Amino acid sequence: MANTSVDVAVNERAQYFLKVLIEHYIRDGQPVGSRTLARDSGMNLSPATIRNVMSDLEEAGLITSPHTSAGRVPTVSGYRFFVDFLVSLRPLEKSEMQQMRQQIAVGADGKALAARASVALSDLTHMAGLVMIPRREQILFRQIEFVPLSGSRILVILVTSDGEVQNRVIESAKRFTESQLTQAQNFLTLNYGGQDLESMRAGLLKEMQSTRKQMDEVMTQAIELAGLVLDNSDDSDGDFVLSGQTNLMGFHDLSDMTMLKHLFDSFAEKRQILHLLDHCMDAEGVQIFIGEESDYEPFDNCTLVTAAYETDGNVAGVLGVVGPTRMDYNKVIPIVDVTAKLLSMALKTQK
Amino acid sequence: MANTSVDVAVNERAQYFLKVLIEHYIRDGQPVGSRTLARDSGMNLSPATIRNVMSDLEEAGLITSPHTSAGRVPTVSGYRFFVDFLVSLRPLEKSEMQQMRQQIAVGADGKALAARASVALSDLTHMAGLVMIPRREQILFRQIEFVPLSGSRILVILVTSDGEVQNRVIESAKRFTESQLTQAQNFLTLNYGGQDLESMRAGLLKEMQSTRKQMDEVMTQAIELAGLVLDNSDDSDGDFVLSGQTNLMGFHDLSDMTMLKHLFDSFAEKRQILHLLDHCMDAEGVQIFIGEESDYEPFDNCTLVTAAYETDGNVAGVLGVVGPTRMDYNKVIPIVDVTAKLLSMALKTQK
DNA sequence: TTTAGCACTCATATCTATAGTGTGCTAACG
DNA sequence: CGTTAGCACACTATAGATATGAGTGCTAAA
Repeated sequence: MANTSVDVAVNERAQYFLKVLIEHYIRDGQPVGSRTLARDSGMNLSPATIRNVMSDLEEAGLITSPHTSAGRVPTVSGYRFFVDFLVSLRPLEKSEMQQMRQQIAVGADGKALAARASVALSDLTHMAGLVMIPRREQILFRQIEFVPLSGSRILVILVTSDGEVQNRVIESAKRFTESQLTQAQNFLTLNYGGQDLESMRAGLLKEMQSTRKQMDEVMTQAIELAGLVLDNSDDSDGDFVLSGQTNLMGFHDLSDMTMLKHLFDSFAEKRQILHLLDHCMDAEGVQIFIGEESDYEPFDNCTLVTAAYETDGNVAGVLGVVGPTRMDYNKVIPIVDVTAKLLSMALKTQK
Repeated sequence: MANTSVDVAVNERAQYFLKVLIEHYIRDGQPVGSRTLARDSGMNLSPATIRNVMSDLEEAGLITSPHTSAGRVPTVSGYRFFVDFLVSLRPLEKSEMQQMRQQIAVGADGKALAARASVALSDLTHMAGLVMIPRREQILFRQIEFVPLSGSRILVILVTSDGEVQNRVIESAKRFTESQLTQAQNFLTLNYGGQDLESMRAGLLKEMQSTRKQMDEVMTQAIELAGLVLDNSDDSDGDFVLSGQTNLMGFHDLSDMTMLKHLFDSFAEKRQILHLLDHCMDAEGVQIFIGEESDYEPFDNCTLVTAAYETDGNVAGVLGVVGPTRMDYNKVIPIVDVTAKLLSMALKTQK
């Protein structure tokens, strides 16, 4: 087991008591006293002894006392130590697993899958589920179509590898014949088919700058049109799906209306949350931000548990749940883990 | 002025006091006592006299007392009488009007306009804004396109009069040639162009039943495909847009977490709310549901102020705001009214 | 019809006493 | 030296007593 700076002063027995204390606190929500802990730990030690241990734990900054004659509650560092070294992950029940599989079935586009995963997360954890829409670096361009509409308007349709169809109506100064449009779409599909949207966008930009002179006007226009669609495609509906936010209103730990309002506002604003989620893209497996660790004020009383999901080995996005710091980590961590894996699978098969 | 059953016992002076009382209560949120009312009313009457009047108003069911030694607060009937006969509508400020016009500008599709109107409503009222997506009975079918994708998948694109483009990828058992698809889309566009979606759907259904035998298979398929798109098009993203729901968390009147959770859940569920909004389609001008009047339990402590908006003389949808029963009706009613009119105008010009 | 006066009700705030919980410290024990 | 029992102390939570203040309803008089 890894050694951290704290466990110099905190021996293995103390760690065990910390584990028992935190699990008890997670269940009851009440500060845990020495008598309770003595009874609960199963070790035949008197409360007085426990008190000495607790004193050590407090000195190490892992637990704290709300006031003189309450028991102890975990600090952020305490939770951190707990999730890093002490959790006993509780695998999902058969029924939960089944529900999950059912909800995240293949056969929907990326956005719909994200939405379902989000609902599944919030249902199973009774907290708020959060799923990033698969990001465009991992979405492959498959096909583009230009459909002439009435007047000088053109409908541009972009089909991507995650099964999603994006479209945009574009006003173009010049009128195109149908064959010109066909020519343009063939050009684009041929040259960029199979590339991811990010590099396609980069390629288009380069093409526009360097070779403008050598291309006929239709091509130039086509490239400009495609670029326009790509530019707009990220704000299509916002970049993550949120489910079950009202679940958070049930927790006594989050009952402060002002705090909760800030939290909800932050969900609506999205930007900061996305920033936070971006941080989790690189890490392997489940990541946890406890309280202020997220460094984002509205989350101060919350914990964010995340995991990245992928399409064919490349990280495509992040999902997770938000809940009170006092959450059942033993259960939540596996749920997030499994959801990410199932979502990865669902995305892979439809390549 | 109209006579209702209550004002038999409530003379004009009493009505004036009711107005003053309610306006005072709306400002302060505190029960209003006889002394305050005597001072506020401007009429030189003693508190004792006011007490007699208040007693009458209470007997008429227009105000009530939370307990013996508090002042009086309006009942639902009191608010009802107030909004029906006593409001002094306060027109929008120039700046507000300008903000409104700016936000609901022409040049976006129906859904985007609805979203903007919703934000405008919540910004101006500091409550929750609610805008139904223009309903399909008022949306005209303009054009349909079938685009063959890889495999046996076909992309169906539906362009409607409100500028929106809906699409759906359809798995078809049979493969079609491009010319077959062109034929099909020409048939549909020719026969149903300019009709509203509802009657188009009905027409398709009828066609499928009666004339199936006489049509070649491609047409039958085309009709089926179109029907499929229409069937799915209503759940495209939900049927109303909600903004500023977190504003509701600021109101002391709605601070009960359980109630508020129910309210928020009801927003997420949508169905019942839509049902409620449907009721307002037929009525002219602004409609108001105070407290239990809405007959929908999560709204018991709320008031819903709605107005229908139209496209070219036909009701296209409903918008409104949700807030605590104790809201500034004088101001909110004109805001809702104006928003509906501006949205109607924005929708008309793009016909 | 209006008003003044008075008794009454009830919510709210303040203080007090008390019980309960849990701690830290010390001294004793094995 | 780790463990334990005992005790004083700190603090919260609760309930009861009490006072305060706002506002009412009623009555009798102007």
